[in-house]
Order: sequence, then C-alpha cells, then structure tokens
Amino acid sequence: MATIYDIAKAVGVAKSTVANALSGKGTVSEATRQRILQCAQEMGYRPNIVARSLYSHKTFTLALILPTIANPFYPEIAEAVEHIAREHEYQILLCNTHRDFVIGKQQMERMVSRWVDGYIIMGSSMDIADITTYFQRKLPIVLCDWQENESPLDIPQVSVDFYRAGQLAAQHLLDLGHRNVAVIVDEPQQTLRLEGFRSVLHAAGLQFPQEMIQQGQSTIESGIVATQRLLAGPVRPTAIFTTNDWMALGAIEAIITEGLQVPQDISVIGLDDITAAAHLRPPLTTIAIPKLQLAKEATCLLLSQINEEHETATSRLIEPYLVIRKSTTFASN
Amino acid sequence: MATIYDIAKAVGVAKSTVANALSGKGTVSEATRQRILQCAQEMGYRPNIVARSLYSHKTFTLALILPTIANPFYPEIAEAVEHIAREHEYQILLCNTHRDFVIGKQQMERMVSRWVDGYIIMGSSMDIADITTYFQRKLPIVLCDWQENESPLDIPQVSVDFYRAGQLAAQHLLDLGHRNVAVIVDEPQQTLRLEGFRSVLHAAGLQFPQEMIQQGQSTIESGIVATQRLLAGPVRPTAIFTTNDWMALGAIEAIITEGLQVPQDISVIGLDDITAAAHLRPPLTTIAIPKLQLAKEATCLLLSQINEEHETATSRLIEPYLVIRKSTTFASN
DNA sequence: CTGAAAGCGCTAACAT
DNA sequence: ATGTTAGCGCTTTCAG
Repeated sequence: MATIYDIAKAVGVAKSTVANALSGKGTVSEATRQRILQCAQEMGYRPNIVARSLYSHKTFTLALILPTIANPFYPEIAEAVEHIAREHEYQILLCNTHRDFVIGKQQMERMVSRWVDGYIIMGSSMDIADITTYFQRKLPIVLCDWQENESPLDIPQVSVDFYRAGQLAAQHLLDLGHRNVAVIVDEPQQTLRLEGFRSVLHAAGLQFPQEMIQQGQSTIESGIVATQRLLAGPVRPTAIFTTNDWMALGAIEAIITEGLQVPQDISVIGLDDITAAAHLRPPLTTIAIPKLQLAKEATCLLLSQINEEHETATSRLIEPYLVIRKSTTFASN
Repeated sequence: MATIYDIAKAVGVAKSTVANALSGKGTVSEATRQRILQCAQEMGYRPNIVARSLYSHKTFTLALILPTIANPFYPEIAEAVEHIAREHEYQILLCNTHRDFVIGKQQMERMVSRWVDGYIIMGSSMDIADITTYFQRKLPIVLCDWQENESPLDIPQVSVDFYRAGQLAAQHLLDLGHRNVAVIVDEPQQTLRLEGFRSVLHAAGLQFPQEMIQQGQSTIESGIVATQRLLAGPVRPTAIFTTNDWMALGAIEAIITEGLQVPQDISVIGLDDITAAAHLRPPLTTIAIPKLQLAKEATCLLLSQINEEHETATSRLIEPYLVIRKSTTFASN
C-alpha cells in the first residue's frame, strides 16, 4: 500500500504537505494540491487507519458483545447497530460470549487492547462486576437489554420494561379467562418478567403455585423439556407464558407431540417477537420488544458518550407491547 | 492506560528491557524481570494492539461480509467463524452489505484501510468484480457460500454443491410421486439450485414449464407472493421447492391462507435447514447445508492463507443432504 | 506556502 | 544484561 511518504517522494514535497493537501487542513497552493491529489489517485493511496488511530487514540470501532448471535433475538439488533454505526463511520467487532464470563472478560481485554472506542454489552453476556470495573476505568459502555435492576444505575443503559412485559402477558391471559397458568422462565436473567407476571395474578387473587413455574435456558429444547414437566404435573395449565419466543416454539412442539392443540387445549404466549413468530403455525401471540428502537437508542447513547456530548449519560426504558396472533384463545374451562 | 514506557520509568530501566521482559525474548536478569512483571501487574498494563499492529503489519482481525445477519442462515455461520477465529486470537469485524455493491465496496475500503488480515465474503454480498480486484492486490480472501461457477477459480472458495442440492430436492419429490412441481428461486444468485432441480426432471422426462418457476427474494414475504402467483395459475402444483427455507415459510403460509394443507394438498421442500425448520408446523423437509462445516473450512482456509501455510490455496465443495420431515408427502393425484 | 521535527506505543536491530 | 536507536504511517505544531 502506498503511504503518504511515497506520495511526497513522487511529487517532490514534504510529507506534511501531502497530509495537508489530503486532509484539507493547513494551506496548500492549488497547483501542488492538484498534483498531490492526482498522484494519490494514481497510486491508489488509502489512509492507514492503524497509524491514524495510534496518533488520535480513536479507532472508529465499536464492540457488540452478546450471548450468542445464533439466538434469533440478536441478529436484528446486530444489524441495526451496524447500520447506525456505519452512518457514523464506525465498524463493529462482534463477540459471542456464550454467557461464559471468562470468555467475556478475555475478549473484553483484547478489545481494550485494541482501543475499541465503545462497547454495547447485551444482557447476560458478561459479569456485571467486570463491566463495572471497566466502566470505572472510563470506558464508554452502554448496557442493552438488561434487567433494569441488576446493574448499578450509573452505567448508561437502554433496556426494556420487562416487569411490564410480564404484566402484559398475564393480563392478556386473564382477559381470555385463564385461571390456571404456567410460566417457563430463564432465571435469574429473566426474573423481572416473572415478577411482573406474578404481580398481575396476585392482584387478581389467583393461585400461582411453585410447580407452575419451570426453569428454561432460552433454547427450543429447554422449552420442550420444561413443557413436558408441566404436562406431567398434577394439574395441567390452560395457558403457558414463556419468557422468550424460542422457548415458546419448544412449548408448542411439546404440546402438539402430546396430542394436544394450541391454542384450543393450551394457549401459549411468548416474549420477544422474533421475525419467525408471525409465521409459525399457529402464529405466535407474544410480547414484542421494539428491537430496532433498542439498538438505535443504545448505539446513539454510546456514540454521544464517546463524543462526550452529554455529560449526563442518561438511561432509557423501552415499552414492550402485546401482539395478539393465534396461539392464545379463551380458556375452555 | 499504562505504556511500556511508564513501566520503564517506574522501574528505572529502558523501554527495550521492559519489552524483553514482557515478551520473554532477549535476555533479562531474573531480578529485574520480576520487578518489571510486578510493576506491569500493578499498573494494569495491557499491550497496545494498535501500536503493535503498526509495526507488525498484522491486526488479528478478520472481516465477515454477508448480505444481512438478519437472514437466519447467517447467524450460525457467524458464530462458528467467530469461535474458530477466537481460538487463533483473531476477532471479527461484521459487515452487512444488504447486497448493495456500493456499500460493500465502501466497507471493504475501510477494512483495507484498517489492515484487516483477511476476508470471508459470503455469497451475493459483494460484486465479484470488486472482489477480484482486491484479490489481485494480494488480500487474503475466501469466498463462502457462492455458486461455484460465478467466480474466477483462483479465489479460494468454500461452497456448497448447489446443483446437487437442487437434484436432491427434485429426486425426493419424484420419489414421492409428484409430477407437477414448481420452484421459487432467487435468481440469479441461486440459479444452480434451479438447474440441478431441472436436470432431474428432464432426466425423468417431465414437463417443467416456465410458469412453474417463480422469482423470490429470499424473504418470507417474497415466498408468500410467489406462492400466491403459483396458486392463481392454470395448473396447481402438487409440490413446491423453494431455494431457501425462509421462502418455504412464506410458501406454507400462503398455502394455508388459501385454505389448503401442507403436505396433504401441496408438499413444500426448502433449502438451508435453518434452526427453526425442524420446529415449524409442519416440520420442514429441506436440503440441509452443513453450515458449521462451511464456516469452519472457510475460516481455516483463510487463516492458512494469511499464514501462507499453503502456497496453493485450495477450494472445497461441500455436500448438502436431504432431511425429510413432515412438509412433504406422497402426491395425491 | 512549505518543510522539518516530534510523537502516538511498540518491536527489533545493534551498541555498550 | 541493559540501553540506544530507528522505524511502522500518520497528525500536528512550529519554523523558514
């Protein structure tokens, strides 16, 4: 690759003159400017971002750290983050931690060594204690899609009102006449969703025994297993709330395998509204998370933090909403 | 961040001594080495990868360029690429081109400026002419998931035998007794799949009129629209082959909306085997692409190219295979 | 208007 | 065993 120095030699001027001509700063006579520009063109000159970064202490890279891009909740977010970043001339380093805090820390260390300009850290991808340490070292960080209560308030955060999401799910099932409902939840990351759900049941004076709460791992398989446990229990629920859509898919599969029907025998409501949700059979009723908004606000918050536009880096709570499709219906009993 | 020079000052030695102690190269007395290591520890020293890269001309970053991570075919690949890269201490820059060649070239330019060590370029994410130019400039590039006939043979490539994939789909439908089949294909990127399909029909002496071939755009929506056109045609097919699973989802949706059933009235077979395929209602019969293998071979090929292990960078063709689930059945007529 | 020089943090010859 | 020096490519003073 041609360097600024190569051009200087070829044109017969000093490096700094070339730099001035290329950057438009400083003063260069129109004549030499033209000669330099043309020469740069001919030699296929590209500025070296590594060298520039070394001087400027800025790399124009953002890190996107998440549990696994293979979970369909994240690709849309990743795409949106990349899109907005691009508009600001940033590029994205992708990191899947698989919820392994050791990997998360290792990768974070490498990114710090790279002088990554800022970090978007998605919920449960890293140890919040580690993150706090990095934040105290003044690294620009935005937490995205965390439970709003699990991190110190001073780390900027864009999250979803998951308590409200749980409430919406419960209210929908209540409205349909369900009195005997179950939850499959990935605790402790998703406890708030459960608590919101529980609060509405309580307010309605309903029972919500412990055996109606099953543990999942946010995967289809875990949704299947948890549902099988539910169906094998003493009382069969008439509706199941899974705290993400992936597990809802598993729940539906398990129910059908058992010879039952969704929603006639058991209603299922998910949470996330992944793209596929609308196209399942039956189309999935779910609590939608505005993923684009989440990604957009997180990225903008991070960029403003990097550029120190806001001294007070605020946090945002985003409202989920109910999307009624065909996987829920009136309670039959 | 503490630098090598800060440590040198603190310990009272020269920079190079610190460098030697840290790297293990050169010779440093055990006493000073200990003092240096401890000081580095205390000051929280992290090597600066930017400075190191400037000197070494190596950034330990790989680019992953794809149409859009929001298409569920790619996340698994991205995850696998990142995983293998990590084992070799590389990190991944993610780039969604949305099939826009201008964006693709722009982003590529930026990555070249960053001295990215190597590029994995997924099918139809960029203009092959641009790629060829970069390859001629000696950039390490691996094409992944391209039709094997659309690029110059000298660019290393890991692809799927899509012609064979089309054949497998056709053979399966033939085996089930279908004689009146349709295809929804995203041309020209997926022409090979169509040709393979067509070849088997021809060999069996079957008709395959043009109106049985509909154009899709690899999205659910385009699958719906194409299927509606098919259903509105003069003869209704008894089976539809969509050249990716996303479009199969759309096809199933359109068929059901029309009051027909899958597979009783119309069989549907997809291609890709995305994670959700096995969990749809009905579970999708599809031609599976070994995505992990694809990702793994592409990454390894790229790394060996970067390290110049193989002078002759080979190319690989990966075999797809049929996965029979519930969306196809015997022809009823 | 142009050039010389210093420095970003690190590596690696080469002297001492 | 340790220090000096030059250089990776760029930006930015500051002289001429």
